Amino acid sequence: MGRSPSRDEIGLKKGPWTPEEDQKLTDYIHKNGHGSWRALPKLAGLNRCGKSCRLRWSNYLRPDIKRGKFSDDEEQLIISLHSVLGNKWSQIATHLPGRTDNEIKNYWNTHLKKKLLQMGIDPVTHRPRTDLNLLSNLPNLLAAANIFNLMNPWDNVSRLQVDAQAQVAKVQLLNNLLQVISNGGSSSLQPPNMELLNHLRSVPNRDNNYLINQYLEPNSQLLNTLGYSLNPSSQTPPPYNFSNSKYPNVPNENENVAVEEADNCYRFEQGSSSRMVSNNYLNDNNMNVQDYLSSPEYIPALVSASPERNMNNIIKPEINTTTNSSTSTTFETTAWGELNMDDEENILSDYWTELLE
DNA sequence: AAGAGAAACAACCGCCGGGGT
DNA sequence: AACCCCGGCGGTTGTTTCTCT
Repeated sequence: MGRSPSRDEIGLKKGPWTPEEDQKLTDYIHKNGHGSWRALPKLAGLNRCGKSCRLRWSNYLRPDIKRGKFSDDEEQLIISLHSVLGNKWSQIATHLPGRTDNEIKNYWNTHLKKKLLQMGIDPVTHRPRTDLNLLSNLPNLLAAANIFNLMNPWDNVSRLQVDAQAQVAKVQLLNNLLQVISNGGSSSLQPPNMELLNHLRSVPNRDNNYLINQYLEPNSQLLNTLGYSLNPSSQTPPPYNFSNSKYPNVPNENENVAVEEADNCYRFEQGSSSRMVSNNYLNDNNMNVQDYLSSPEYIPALVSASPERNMNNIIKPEINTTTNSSTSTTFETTAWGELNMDDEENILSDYWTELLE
């Protein structure tokens, strides 16, 4: 049972504000400040409750409110902050000047949540999802990459971006699958496709390194007990080298992780990826920053938080394919790319799906 | 062009905590 | 300690706008 409206609140107007009401409220606050919100409506000549006035002012009329589309940086920041603070919209809003908690909350619920889900990231935990939805999404992403490559053979920049998305999607899927493995596999399962796993070793980049370090190495014993073995010739991949990168938009990828303290948080940055963790978390787990960086908890962001940005920023390049093509590792020339769509689907439907089940 | 459904946004609701009495 | 008031917060709903068929 909720609180019944007080005597004063009966008969007050609700719903959307009219321009006249906005004007009255704005004029009054400019002249007198808001003072007691409860007393304000009468003084300002408004047939509204104080709470409604307060919300209208703080969420819409306040002069320092920034309106309009959220920038990519703001988007990234919201995601990072949310991974640390959860649904603490007011706290998140303090880091975004001019944005209200309500606006951020709405933006999260209508845009960012979906975006993360599409990227295979659980918007609550900010970790890769382990459900099967990704399995159904992956073929579409891969198909998109293939179709794009076929349709736009001249567009190396775009192809790189699409390739990168497909590659990242695959890595994420594998990430999920490996999590399933590491969470306790059943010996009745068929062994995983070790060619795929070993492929990670043959294509050195940050994401693959991460998967290897996080899952393959720590779980090699587990895999052995399950009757699987890693390719004995595999070696720890060489350090990530940006000059071979598939992620042309990520600068300084081989830079050391930068750490900065902000409020009670640390921000871990690697190229355009960032992740935040609270001091409390480190304290609770008796870790310092170095411990955290080398711990299984540290997961570099696998993808840009703004896939649309990459897609929207596609620019048809000058007819000069020499520079881009020489450094690209396009989809069809990778070991992954050697799998055609039928192969991918077979793996997904026949083997990995069964593995997950 | 029109209708349906989805998406986006503004506003409301109920609860909670802090401060005052 | 108990109560009340106020402001703030997060979840949810209602309305408007957009997109698709």
